[in-house]
Amino acid sequence: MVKEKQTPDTEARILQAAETEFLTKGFSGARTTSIAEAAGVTHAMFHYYFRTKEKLFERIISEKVSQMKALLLDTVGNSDMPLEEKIRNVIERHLDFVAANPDVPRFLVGEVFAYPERAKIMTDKIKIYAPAMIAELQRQIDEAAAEGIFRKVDARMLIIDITSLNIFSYMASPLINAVLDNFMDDSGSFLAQRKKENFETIMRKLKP
Amino acid sequence: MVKEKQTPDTEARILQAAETEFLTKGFSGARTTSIAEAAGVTHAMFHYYFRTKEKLFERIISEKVSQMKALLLDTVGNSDMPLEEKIRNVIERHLDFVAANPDVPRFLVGEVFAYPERAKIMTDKIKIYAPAMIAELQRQIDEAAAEGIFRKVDARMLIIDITSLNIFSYMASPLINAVLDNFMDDSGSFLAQRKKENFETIMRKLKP
DNA sequence: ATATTGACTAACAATTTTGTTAGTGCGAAA
DNA sequence: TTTCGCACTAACAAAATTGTTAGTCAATAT
Repeated sequence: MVKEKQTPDTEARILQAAETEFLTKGFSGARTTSIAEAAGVTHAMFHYYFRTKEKLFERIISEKVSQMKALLLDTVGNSDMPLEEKIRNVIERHLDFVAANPDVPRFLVGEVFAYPERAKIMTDKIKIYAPAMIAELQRQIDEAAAEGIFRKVDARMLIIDITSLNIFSYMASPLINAVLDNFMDDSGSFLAQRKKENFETIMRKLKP
Repeated sequence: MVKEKQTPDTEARILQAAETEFLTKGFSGARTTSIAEAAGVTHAMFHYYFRTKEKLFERIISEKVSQMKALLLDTVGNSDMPLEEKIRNVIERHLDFVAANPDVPRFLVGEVFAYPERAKIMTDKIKIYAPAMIAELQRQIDEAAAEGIFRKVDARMLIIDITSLNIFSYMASPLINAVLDNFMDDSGSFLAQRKKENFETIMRKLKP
């Protein structure tokens, strides 16, 4: 006989519902009652499993920050590739993630502004790895520039360009779609198109 | 004798405080009591002048949408310029606005996601003018392409590129500064630098 | 058989937050 | 001088929201 799990993963269902609620509405907009309702459990279950709204929120936000960090580490951080391939790889992987999780960047950005106290929770994790990665990227650019393959550009500006081009349209998709008459949703593969264009845009910026 | 105004513009002070509160915390994070406190008036005054939180919020959000619309109309909409000058003008004016009002885009984006019902309030105003402006921009691009000056690119992708490059860094400045070690705040004139680079990036994309 | 443990419920408590209302004081109009 | 309207206050009311607690029930261990 199969060992029946007495709890049909109530905890996981609450967690899932909470993630959706927090990501779309932010901490202040999220309601613990809505979360419980969406998970199909009593409101008290929320507190039984996660004590407070704050605790669950912190768990979720730090999970999301870790995701972002991991993404950075195994794209920008992985430096065994020639620069051009590395950039293509970063752009494609980053865009895949953003397209699949469009609310993560908006959520993080929104919460840092609303509660600067919490900013540290997020930024501390990143600050440890960022400087070395940036320095390494700059070194690769300078090296390519010495060979005359690329122009000598500021690695930090380059990072801002790439993230801007990748993230913004997904972050603001409802507004973009309103202005551009559902361009993102209608166009067969906006994602594929963006991968191609963003890589091209960045390469044109880098080539002498 | 000077006619003393018995109310030292209480109404304006509340409005000002509310704008700050709504822009940084969003609708759900804003507290009418904090607004009153920040304005230095009784909590009841809030309701005396503006009835409900919802009403004041709608007033503010529609004011912000109008600002964005006006900005679009007199940059992109103004077509008496050669395309290259027009693009430089759009980028510079747009960047000036975003740098001076970094929370407006984040606010609008955040609220559309959190309350899709409200999306219409924002998008309706824009939808009226957008299609014609996009068509006109595409026409100008095609014209330049026919002369061999530019490449034939999709006007909508171009618009996404420009807004992304202009808005994102300001929208996410706390995170960018954390990752890039206060790059935006420290660098003498990040704004001027961005104006130059974004224009260049876009032109390199457009040139054959 | 009894005790124990963990998931769960229902009801309640506390606090926060929005909104209301009755009434005060003052200047201007009648 | 009386009346009227307006800005304003203090106290209260109502609802929403988070959090707690005592106790039920069923499976497992002793």
